[in-house]
Amino acid sequence: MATEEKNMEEIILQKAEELFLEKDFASVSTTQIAREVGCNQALVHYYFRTKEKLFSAVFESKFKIFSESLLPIFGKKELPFMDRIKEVVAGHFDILKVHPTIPRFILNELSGNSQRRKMLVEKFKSLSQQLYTDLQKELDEEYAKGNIVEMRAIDLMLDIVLLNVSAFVTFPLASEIFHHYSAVENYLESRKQENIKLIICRLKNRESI
Amino acid sequence: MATEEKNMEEIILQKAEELFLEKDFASVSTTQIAREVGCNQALVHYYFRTKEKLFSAVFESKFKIFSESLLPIFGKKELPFMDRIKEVVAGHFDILKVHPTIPRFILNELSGNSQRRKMLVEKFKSLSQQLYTDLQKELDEEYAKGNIVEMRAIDLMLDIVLLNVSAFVTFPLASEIFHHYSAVENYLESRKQENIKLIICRLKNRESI
DNA sequence: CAAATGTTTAATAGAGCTATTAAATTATAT
DNA sequence: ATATAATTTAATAGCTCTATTAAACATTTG
Repeated sequence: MATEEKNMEEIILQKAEELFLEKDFASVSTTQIAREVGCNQALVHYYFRTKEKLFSAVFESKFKIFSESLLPIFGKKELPFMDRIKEVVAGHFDILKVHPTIPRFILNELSGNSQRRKMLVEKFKSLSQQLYTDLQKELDEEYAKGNIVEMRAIDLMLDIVLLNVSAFVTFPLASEIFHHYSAVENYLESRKQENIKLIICRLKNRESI
Repeated sequence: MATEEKNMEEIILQKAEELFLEKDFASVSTTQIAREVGCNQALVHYYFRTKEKLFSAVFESKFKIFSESLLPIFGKKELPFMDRIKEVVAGHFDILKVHPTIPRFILNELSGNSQRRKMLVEKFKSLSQQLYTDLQKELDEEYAKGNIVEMRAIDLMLDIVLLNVSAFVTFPLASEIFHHYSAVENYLESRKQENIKLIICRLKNRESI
C-alpha cells in the first residue's frame, strides 16, 4: 500500500529509469513507459513535457552517482599510501556495485553525439583535474621515498577506473560465459580482487620492462 | 569512378555498417540508409528483406573480427613466455586499433536481450574454453619454473581483454577529457604501453598482497 | 458548497518507420 | 531484336511514436 501512495510523477520517473538503463533512448517510448506504469501516455508528457527532458532527468541523477564514485580517489591521508590505494580501488568498486548498470548507461550515452556530451566532457575534465594534481604530488613523493615505481597520475587514475568499470560493463555477459562464475557475486568479487592486485603490482614492481 | 562501379547491395551494406556502428539498431532506419546512399528505400528491403537481417549481416562480420582478435592469445611457442605475453597484449591491441569502434558495438548489442545474445554467448564460451586449457597449463609450468606468480588463466585472459577493450570503448571520450592526449594516437599508444606494463607486473610480482 | 486549481484521460494531428506490391527501367540471353 | 530476368522506383498499407488539446475527474480552498 505504501507503494501505491507515491505520486505519479515519481512512479513514472522510476519506470523511466528502469527502462532507460536497460535499453537506450531510442528503444524506449513514452508510450511504453505509460503502458508499464498503467497510466495514460499523455501523463508522461504532462509531468516531463518531452521524452528528451524525461531522459535528461534520469541521466543527470545517474551521472551524479557515477562522478561521485570517482571521488574516493582522494582518501584519508592517515593510512600508508599503499593501503589507501587498495581502499580507493575497493571503494570505487563497491560504489559501482550498488549501481551496477550505470557505467554502461553513461558510456553509451556519451558515445552518441548528443548535446549533453559537451557539457559532460567539461564536468569530467574539471573532476579529473581536481584529482590529478594532488595525486601526482603524492606519487612523486612516494617515488622519492622509494616506495613505488615512477608513475603518471593520469595512468593510475585510468587504470583504476577502466578496470573497475569494465567489470560492470561486462558482467552480465561474462558471468554467463564463464561457468566458473556461476553466481554473479563470484565474478564481481573475483574481478575486484584481481583489480586490486593489478594496481598494487603495477605500483610496486621495480623491474623495468 | 571506381566507387560508382560497385554494386548497390554492397554500397547499402557499407552505409549500414557505418550507421549501425555509430548509432544503434533502433536509432538507424532503413529510410535513413537509403537516403544517405541515394537510392529508393524499397531497395534496402529488396536486398536484405528486413532491417533485422541487414543488421545481422553487419553484426556477424563485426563479431567475427572481434572474436578473431582474441586468437593471438595462443601464439608462437618459440619465444620465452614473458615475451609472448607482451606480444599477445600488443597484438590484440593492434587488431582492435584497426577496428576501433567494434568493441563498443559488440558490447552494446550483447547487453540488450536480443535473440542473437544466446548464440553469441555460446560462441564466446567455446572460444574461451579453447584458449583456457592451453593457457592454464603454460601458466602452471612457468609457475613451477619460478618465472611467474601463481595465476588463473581466466583472470589473465580477462585482464588482457578488458584492459584493451576499455581503451577503445572510452577513447573518443577520454581523448577529449585529457588534453594531455591531444591526439587520439597519444591516448591509444599510452594505454597500450600501460596495459602491457600492468600485465607483466601482475605476472612477475612475487610479493604477496 | 462552489470556485479554482491540479491531475488524468480520450482523441487526435502529424510524422516517420517497416514492409509489401505492382509497375518501370535496365541488363542478359537466345 | 525480343523475350526473360534482374534491378530500381513509386505508391501505399498499417504501425507506432511524440506531442498537443480539450474535456473529465479529483482535490483543495475560500
